[in-house]
Amino acid sequence: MPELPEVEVVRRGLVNWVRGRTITAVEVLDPRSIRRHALGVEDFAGNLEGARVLDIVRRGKFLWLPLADTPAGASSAAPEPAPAVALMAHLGMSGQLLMQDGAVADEKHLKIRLRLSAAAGMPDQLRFVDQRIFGGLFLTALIPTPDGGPGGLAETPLPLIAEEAAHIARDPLDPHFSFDVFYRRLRARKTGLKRALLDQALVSGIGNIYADEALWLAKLHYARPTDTLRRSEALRVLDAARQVMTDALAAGGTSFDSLYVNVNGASGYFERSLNAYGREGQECRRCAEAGIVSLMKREQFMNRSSYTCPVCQPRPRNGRW
DNA sequence: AACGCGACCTGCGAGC
DNA sequence: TGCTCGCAGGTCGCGT
Repeated sequence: MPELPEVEVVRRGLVNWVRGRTITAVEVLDPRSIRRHALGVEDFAGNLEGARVLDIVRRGKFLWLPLADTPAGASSAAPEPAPAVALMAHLGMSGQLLMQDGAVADEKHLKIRLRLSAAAGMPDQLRFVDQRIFGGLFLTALIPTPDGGPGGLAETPLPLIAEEAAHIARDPLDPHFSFDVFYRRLRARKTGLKRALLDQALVSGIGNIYADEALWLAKLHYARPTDTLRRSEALRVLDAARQVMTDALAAGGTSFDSLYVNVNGASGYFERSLNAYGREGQECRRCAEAGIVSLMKREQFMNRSSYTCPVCQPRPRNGRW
């Protein structure tokens, strides 16, 4: 479910509620939610208990919490040593990280409960709730970034990246994102534009909703061959992705139901702003403004739905577009 | 390298 | 009422 804006909403919530606190107890209610932690439940819990959360970092849809195993201020003069391990979270299709008071009943799909050191006016539990279990938590090493830049968006960025996220590219909201690198790699591909936008190794953070929204805004078709894209067109679709994700973030993310919520359980309001995704059979808003009636079309592509306007996002013809 | 597919899961609404 | 089907915001790994 969550794409970059939704994960960033969660990151900001965790900065407010969890940063600096110590994990005091860990309950894994469903081991499937830590299946990516190869060493199992005991190792997972044992390593987390007593760890202090230094920061919350995000690249694309991956979120991780660099950890320290020493109490804050243990060595008053010496600077904080660089963290070596992080708690990784990926929300998959239906994962939620929720701050809850201990008095609140367990959610139906509560999978992992982290108890936190007491903090005035703040809930004492961080809960991982996940209906479909495609997401999960696990521990991962922090390794130097290949380019020496920050691993991702953080309050105090470090040139370290979670090993399990090292294979994905920077996302369009990352200040170190390089359009030139993106464009060169895009042109070298023999594939369609939407497939490329969804490839987290090329550009991260974009999922099925925002890919369709970005393509609509840029007036480009999902099947447009990437090796024919002009620089201006690539820039247009990337800027469109940036814009739609920035707008979604400002609205608190996109949610169609209670499945996607921020750390306080509130839904985002971006659904009403969607121009393409989920609008099958409804008028294309841009065409309507120009006095043209064009109905948005839904097609199967990559085993999922793609929404386009047949008038302003025409399908590329063979060799021409 | 690219692509298609299955696997990993639960739940909801539509249709019969 | 209950059954099956298709569908859902993601990622990973395998075969061709």
